[in-house]
Amino acid sequence: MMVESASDSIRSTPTSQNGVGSIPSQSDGVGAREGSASGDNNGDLSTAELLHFQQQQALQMARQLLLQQATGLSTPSTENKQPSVQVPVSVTMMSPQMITQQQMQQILSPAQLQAVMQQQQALMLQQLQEYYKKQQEQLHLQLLSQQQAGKQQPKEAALGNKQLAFQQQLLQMQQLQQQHLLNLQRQSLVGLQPGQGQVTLPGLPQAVSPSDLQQLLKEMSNCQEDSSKPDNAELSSTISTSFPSNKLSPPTVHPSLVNGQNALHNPRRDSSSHYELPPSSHPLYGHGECRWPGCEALCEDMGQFVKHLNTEHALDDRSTAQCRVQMQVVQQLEIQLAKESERLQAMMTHLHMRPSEPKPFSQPLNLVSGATHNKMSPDNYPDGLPQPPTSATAPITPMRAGTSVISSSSLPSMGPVRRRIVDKFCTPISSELAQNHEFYKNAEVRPPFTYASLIRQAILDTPDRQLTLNEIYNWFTRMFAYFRRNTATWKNAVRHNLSLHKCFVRVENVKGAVWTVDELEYQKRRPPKMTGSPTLVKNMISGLGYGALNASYQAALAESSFPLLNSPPLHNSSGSGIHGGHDDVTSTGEPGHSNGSSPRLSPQYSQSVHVKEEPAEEDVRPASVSVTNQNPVLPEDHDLETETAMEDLP
DNA sequence: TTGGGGCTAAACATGT
DNA sequence: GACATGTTTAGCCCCA
Repeated sequence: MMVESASDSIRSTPTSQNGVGSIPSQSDGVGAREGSASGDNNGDLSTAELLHFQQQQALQMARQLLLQQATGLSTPSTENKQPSVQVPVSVTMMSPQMITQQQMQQILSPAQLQAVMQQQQALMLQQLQEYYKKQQEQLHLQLLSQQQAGKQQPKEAALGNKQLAFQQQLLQMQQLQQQHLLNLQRQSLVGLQPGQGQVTLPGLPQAVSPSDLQQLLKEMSNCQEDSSKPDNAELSSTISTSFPSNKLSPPTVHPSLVNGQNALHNPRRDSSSHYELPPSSHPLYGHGECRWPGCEALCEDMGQFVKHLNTEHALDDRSTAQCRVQMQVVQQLEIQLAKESERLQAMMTHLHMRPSEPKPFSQPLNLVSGATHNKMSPDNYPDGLPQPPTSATAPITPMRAGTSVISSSSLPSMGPVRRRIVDKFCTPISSELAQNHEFYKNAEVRPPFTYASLIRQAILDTPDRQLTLNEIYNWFTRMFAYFRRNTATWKNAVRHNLSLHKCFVRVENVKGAVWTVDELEYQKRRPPKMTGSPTLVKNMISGLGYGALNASYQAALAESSFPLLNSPPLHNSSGSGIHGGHDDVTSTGEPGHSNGSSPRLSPQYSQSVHVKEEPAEEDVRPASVSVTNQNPVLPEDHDLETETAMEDLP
């Protein structure tokens, strides 16, 4: 087997003293059992075979290390770095060959396992690098000897192929070295995680770009060979610059390993990683514990922590490996953040914007929206369900709320004039609905308003300030995709609210009954501070789960502070005619204008107002007139202060 | 712990 | 009788 030949090559290496080649002699492990004196001098050593051999040796070393740990022995190269680990006696009873990695994980505690793995990693890295160095030296010697032979016999036809083979092998060795070191690093990373839980991203090590680690490892190995390879001396100073570029996290996550500190290039980190910060502000120190990944050592004060940091987390393989882990964590998080941001942007772009509807006023408060819109309109999707994100090329541009420029197309049922007036005195719910009309219309997201608020808004959206129950139903389904499902539930809720709340007044006429809003009752019903059903919010959280939540919720909160600014007296109002819906309303409705004058009763309707029972409460109808009469005198620039004062109504 | 607001579900009554 | 509409009650959750 090629493993055997590789093993033999190691044995035959004259300079092999402490390298991997000495391992088979330490025990009759895999290499010893499989070894034989074929003496091929790795002339045709394949990478897979060599890797297999190296893995075998690594496992062998791990077993030996574990056994040494169990028996109280410690490797000279690591005994000063690693704290002693208590290993169960059962481990000591096992021969090295019997212990697999899985068994080690089962036997050892996470801390023990971590320590063992770290020791394994450190020693294996050291020995493997030594081994690779010897291999390369040997190959060089062989190559030189071949070249010498080639000079003596220049006409030999096979010489060129031989040299080429050696050169290829040399390159292969170098690549294999990098790959193997990478594998070891990954193994160590995986081994570190279960016990410590510091890296909580599942599969993260596997997701790390291999090129990053490979490059770094290559440079690390080159750095360690500085003594023997002066040509690589400059690499130590070029690690930071030659680190694989990461578009998302360029040099900011790359540590410049200065004095054992992972001084990130982030200026804040730079200032904080050299103990110049006030006590307890070190990013690696908190709650009396060392926050170095996988450490959690108790440090009473900053001085102790600094001492601990210098002793336990000095520049060594373990620290660099852990630092790389942290780098990868940051990188992955940044990548994830970028992806999620892009997704959110695409969603917002899709749900909020239409090519034909420029929206000069604000999107939901904290929502981001793109300047472009997907070619596929949300209306093209069934049920208005949020669609999978598409490419988002538009920059995130928060829009500012404007009151002077009013779009007339967001709400088809509203004419431009009315919209302008409405927005002058708009309630946040109407503003929210106007701004996010398309969103709620197409996205099956529960609006963050109570049923009462929505019913009121539906009624106020009509010029007559009255709606039949069926029209209210239609408004709900028309305005919100959410209410296109579970009709029985929410319709029942609508009826329940209409009946329950005194603010909704049922007005009978010859054709049936319409519902109006008693604003005073509505405001009395509102608590002074906030509205918005927690249940609604909760449902919306579950239904939406994105940025619209915050916006909608804030809008709902703000809505509570906006009393009847644009609401005419309605408790005894009747429109000049009941429209089949308010879709046909264009510019006829002028809520601001209709506020001052009492609504004209339509001659075709005989009205009978059903006033709900109000136990132990005086009839507030007359008072509502005084309240609603405030509307005509409201200044154009009526602001929240007035509304805040009004919301203090009992 | 309690009261209030809100939602959901259900039962019931009434009218078409 | 089916359906729509309206009323009422109960239970649950959440929050102040």
